[in-house]
Amino acid sequence: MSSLYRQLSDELRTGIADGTYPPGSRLPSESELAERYGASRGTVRQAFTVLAADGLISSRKGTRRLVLQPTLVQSFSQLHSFSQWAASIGETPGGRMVALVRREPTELEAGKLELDPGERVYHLTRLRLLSGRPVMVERTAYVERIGALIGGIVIDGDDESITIRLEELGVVFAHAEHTVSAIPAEADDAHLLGVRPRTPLLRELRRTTDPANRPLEWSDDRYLGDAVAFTVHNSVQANTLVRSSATVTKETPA
Amino acid sequence: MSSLYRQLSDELRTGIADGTYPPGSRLPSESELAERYGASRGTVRQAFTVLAADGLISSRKGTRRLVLQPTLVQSFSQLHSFSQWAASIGETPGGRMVALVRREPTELEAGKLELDPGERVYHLTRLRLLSGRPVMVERTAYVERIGALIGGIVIDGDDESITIRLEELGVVFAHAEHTVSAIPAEADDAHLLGVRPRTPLLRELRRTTDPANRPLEWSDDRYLGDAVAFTVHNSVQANTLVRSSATVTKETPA
DNA sequence: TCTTCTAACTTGTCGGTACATGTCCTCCCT
DNA sequence: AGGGAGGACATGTACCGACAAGTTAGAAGA
Repeated sequence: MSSLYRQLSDELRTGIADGTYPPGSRLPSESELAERYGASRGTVRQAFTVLAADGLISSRKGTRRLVLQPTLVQSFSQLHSFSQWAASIGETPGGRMVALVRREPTELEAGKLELDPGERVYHLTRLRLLSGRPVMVERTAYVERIGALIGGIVIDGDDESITIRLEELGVVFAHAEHTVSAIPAEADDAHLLGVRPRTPLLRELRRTTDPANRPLEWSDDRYLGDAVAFTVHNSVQANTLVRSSATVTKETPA
Repeated sequence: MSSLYRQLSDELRTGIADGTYPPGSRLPSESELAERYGASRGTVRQAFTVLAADGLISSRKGTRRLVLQPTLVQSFSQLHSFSQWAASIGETPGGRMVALVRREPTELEAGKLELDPGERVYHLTRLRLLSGRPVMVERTAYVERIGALIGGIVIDGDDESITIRLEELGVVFAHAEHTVSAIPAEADDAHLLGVRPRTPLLRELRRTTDPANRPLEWSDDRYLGDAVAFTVHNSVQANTLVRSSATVTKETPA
């Protein structure tokens, strides 16, 4: 049995989703919900806090809470897996394996993957297609434990979605850190993507970890600049208690 | 006078910054801080919530709160303000106003700002500098209500941080949607930034709204590709990050 | 009719209490 | 020496009461 405020926030979330509380409308007041559910006002406020952190509602002193317009939402797997993402937007994903090697890690890889001295990585290079058109070059370093599984998958032939196969094998991707910047296409990128060198690319550096925060992969994905965009929502409420759970940062690259 | 929990969170934040509570150490317990500051436990918890939302600390039932390693995580206000971001990474922010005009909105601006027919926008173009070096061209359309305030600020002379000045004037930025992509520099961009046309730029399209979800500004910021990067954390529990194809985003054309 | 002001309502802040539950150290027993 | 029970302590959840401050609609007045 989960906590009361979480049940309440789930109920409210459902109500927002099914149109009981449509976008632009105002939610019932704290006191009314407290009475209706036999909870205290504090508990109702906790439930509201959950929804505000997810960017579903907005609150302002003096008025009842506002239901915000729904924004596009992608699940963690849709964001993590190129194939699942492609499918979710109605495109046909494709891929061509360029290289898979087991080798010693670079210093950067060793650091990002928190490798012990002597440990090796599996490094996979793939060209990803969206409905037949090359849109991304993926260069991923997997920790030994995961890489060993990759070997079996790729040899099996169909490299449609490594992420899905890994999940079927019990690998759980739980957290990810993405760093996005713009870079000119290098010779390799340009050749694989079929564009001229120095064409603007969107680079996503990604570090993915399991539920225990152990690194699983470190990837350098380079998208055609006009093929993809990343969108981030965030919120700060008046009381500053509520902020979006995704923390967004700008930083100067090393 | 700001609220008690906010003063408390500021004090704790300072303590973390100045080494009183170094990364990896544990913070005092709720009860101890409550007694020390003459506050209730609930108020101390509110203060902790603010720091947790900023990613500075983590908590786990049964143990005192842990001070996390600083990971360049910045709060929304820093993300929103170029000046604050620059200061936080030890650079000196600068700016040069290129143009400020009151004019009829483009169709895109009218849509993003939800303008009524006939309403006008204030459009501000600025070149932003990091320690003297041009790194970003900012083109922002403000709704009439905000734009009128901007006029006073800019005429006052020091255009260090418009965001901070607006907040001092009582404008509350509550929600933001950022869309990041890579584009080649256009002639204007190239000239202002001092680079060649077609140089890769990182474009951030930003729409900011107040707690009532009324649009405040719509901005097109273009960074030198090698000057900045965006970092986002997400996890299976919470996700506010979205990847979209350019064809999808073109539903709201640039 | 138009304006002003009050009163009701709503969220924000702060105080308190109680109990549940997870963590971790210590002590005692085997 | 090793293992387990217990207890001290920490955070999480839930309750209550009170007042502050912003919003809004309607009553009262000009």
